[in-house]
Amino acid sequence: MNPIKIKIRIPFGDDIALGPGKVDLLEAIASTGSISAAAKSMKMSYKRAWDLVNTMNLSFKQPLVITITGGKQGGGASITDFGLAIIKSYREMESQANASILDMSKQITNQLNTTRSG
Amino acid sequence: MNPIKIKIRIPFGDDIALGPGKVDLLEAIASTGSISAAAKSMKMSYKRAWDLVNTMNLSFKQPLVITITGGKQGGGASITDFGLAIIKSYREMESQANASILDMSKQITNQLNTTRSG
DNA sequence: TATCGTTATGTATGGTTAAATATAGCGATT
DNA sequence: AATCGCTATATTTAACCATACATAACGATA
Repeated sequence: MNPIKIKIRIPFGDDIALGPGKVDLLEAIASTGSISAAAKSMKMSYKRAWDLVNTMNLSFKQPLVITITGGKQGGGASITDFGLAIIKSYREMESQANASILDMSKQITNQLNTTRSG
Repeated sequence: MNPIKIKIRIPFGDDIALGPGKVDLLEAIASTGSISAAAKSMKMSYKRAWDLVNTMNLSFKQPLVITITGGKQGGGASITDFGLAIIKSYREMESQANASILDMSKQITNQLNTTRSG
């Protein structure tokens, strides 16, 4: 187990186009089929989830999430092929970055105290 | 230029033993010789800087920063050899992680909008 | 046309985090 | 012993951000 956490964020102007939380959310939307269900599963407010989705869609050339309102189930959301490709690339980057520092990170964590503070 | 920013954080219990801001602070202390001067150069309050230093020193087996109070200049702070080694390792990890994702990150940033929002 | 669950936003509230403020101690130098 | 700039730390104040709340629209279905 490697306690060091690498976080990759893709800035876009003043805000962040993509980051750990947003990718988690995309995957939750993919598996639930709606923003609200994804938000609930991640214990986050619907508004926050919607804001994150909105930021992503505005940041990229193509939307990652498409939504429909109304209808028999009241609406829903799904991930575009483009969005799926972005998710895949991001996860690959994550694992690659983590693998690249595995050895060094162990050396540093070995220098941490054994008696944890918190 | 690679706009993607990788941030490496080393958790320790409830707080973070080392992260981007803390390492920047260590380097500022090394070049200024005091916590207060380092804080000023980073436009951060002395208290915040001191808290960060305190967290680091409590997290690791050995202190990264040693301070003296009183004396001709009123006191000061310096980085231990141990601290210098930690800084070096952290910076190496950073550049290594960034290098490992360079190609992929370009592919993703190419998908960002040209017209920035903020 | 009334209902239902979801998207779509604005507004307000509350809690956490950072900053500002305050005070004390230190010790070489003068 | 008086001074000076820094460390050390508690307390108060302010800023920020996430959350909650509130409301409207949407459209298939019954």
